[in-house]
Amino acid sequence: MDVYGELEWRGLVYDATEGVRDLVARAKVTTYAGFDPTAASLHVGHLLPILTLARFQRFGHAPIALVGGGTGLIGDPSFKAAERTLLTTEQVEANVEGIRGQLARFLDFDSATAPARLVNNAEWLTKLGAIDFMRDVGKHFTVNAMVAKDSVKRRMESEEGISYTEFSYPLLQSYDFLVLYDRFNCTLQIGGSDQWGNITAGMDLIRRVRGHRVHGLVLPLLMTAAGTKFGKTEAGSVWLDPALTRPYDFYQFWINTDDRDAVKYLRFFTYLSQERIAALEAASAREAAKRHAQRELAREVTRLVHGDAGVREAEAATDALFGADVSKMSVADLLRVFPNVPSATTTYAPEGWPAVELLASAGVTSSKGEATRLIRSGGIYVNGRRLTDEKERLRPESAVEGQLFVVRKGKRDNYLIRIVRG
RNA sequence: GGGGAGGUGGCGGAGCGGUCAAUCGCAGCAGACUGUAAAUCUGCCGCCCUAGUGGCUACGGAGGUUCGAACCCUCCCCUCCCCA
Repeated sequence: MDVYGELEWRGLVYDATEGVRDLVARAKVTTYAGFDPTAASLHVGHLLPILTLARFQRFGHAPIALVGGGTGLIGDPSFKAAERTLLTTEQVEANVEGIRGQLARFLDFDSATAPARLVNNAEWLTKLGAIDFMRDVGKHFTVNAMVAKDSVKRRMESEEGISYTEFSYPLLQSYDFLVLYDRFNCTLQIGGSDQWGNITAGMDLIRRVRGHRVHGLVLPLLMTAAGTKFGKTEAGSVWLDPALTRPYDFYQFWINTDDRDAVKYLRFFTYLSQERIAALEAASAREAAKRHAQRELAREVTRLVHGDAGVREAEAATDALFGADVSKMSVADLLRVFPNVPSATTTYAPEGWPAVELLASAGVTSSKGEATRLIRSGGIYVNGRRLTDEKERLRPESAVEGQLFVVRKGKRDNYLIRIVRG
């Protein structure tokens, strides 16, 4: 099977230009995807294009990951509802540094046959003079065609409109494609389906100025079965940076995947084979309660992003918090979980603490009122025991080995509170 | 330039002098069921506490009328619509 077949069975081909299938079947094609540095870290949504680049590399096609240090200064208007505020140069540079390292983890730069490259378009875009740019690039675009693209149409019709700055974005991305074509003979650009307009713009530019036909392929837009945006939790985006999203939370994000999405995500986000995924699908159908697909998904994706150590950490924490009887665990076992769940300390007091005060001060709840409500509705567990009285005091002797409270809010939010001697 | 409508809790959208911390829907949180899933049902959903016919802060902003204002008046800011 070639890479196109691979992407096809995984459901990753949302749209592609004619001839891509033949092209990748008969030649090694340098392929690129761009990532704009809008934040200091990439998030789970970015995994799709990253892993797709890596899949190309596994089939012998050299991948280029482009960090948009230049385009990030402008802002992509594609399907965005409103004009965005410009990031400062410093912000963009800091973000570029953050995501460079993350991208590097997924690609092989030492491959003898198809080594990966990491480039930053600030290298050429910041040197571009306005007059040269307009003469060499701008002349090849008609405003008529640009305005006709769906990705800018919405903004054209909106009250707020679209600034000339953002309107220029597709030209810069087109120029990127041209530069990569000239330097590395890059002839395929991939991206999310929202990038189709920008990709075809680049193809047109290369056809006009170099007389060559290059290609584009876009990936499906990620939506959950419940119709919500993929990759968001109550806490916000699920980041790849372990400092922003702890490995345990990352793992939990995947474990909690809707049944209806689990198999699809195995195809999208793991390197597991077709046979293995089919087996997991069958196992899940047989024993839904065991959630075989979700477990494997969580393990695989956490391994890709946080390595084996991250998986061990996340699974140890998961076992401790969801498996065993907390009250029978040792402090040593629980301490291993510490870096992974929100934790707080409280100063030793022989008479203990009113439960609602401890919950609020430890950050389990945002206010004492909320703590009271949660206890009344039965949503708070301390060391595995449900609290039933909001006036209850928690006493040090009821802590695990006199040192720790494991507090659970609802079904899955865990917190540790350690008692320290003041 | 002329005329009209409106700005209410995360969003949508009621209320139009007291009983309004504000109907309702969505989102969110918890509970029940189950499986750390979905759906469904139930409860909660401004903050604080000594938990009460309690306190504080809130209905674009600033003043005013009134015993009492989200609701009335004045000015200001902002949005939308129609006519030119």
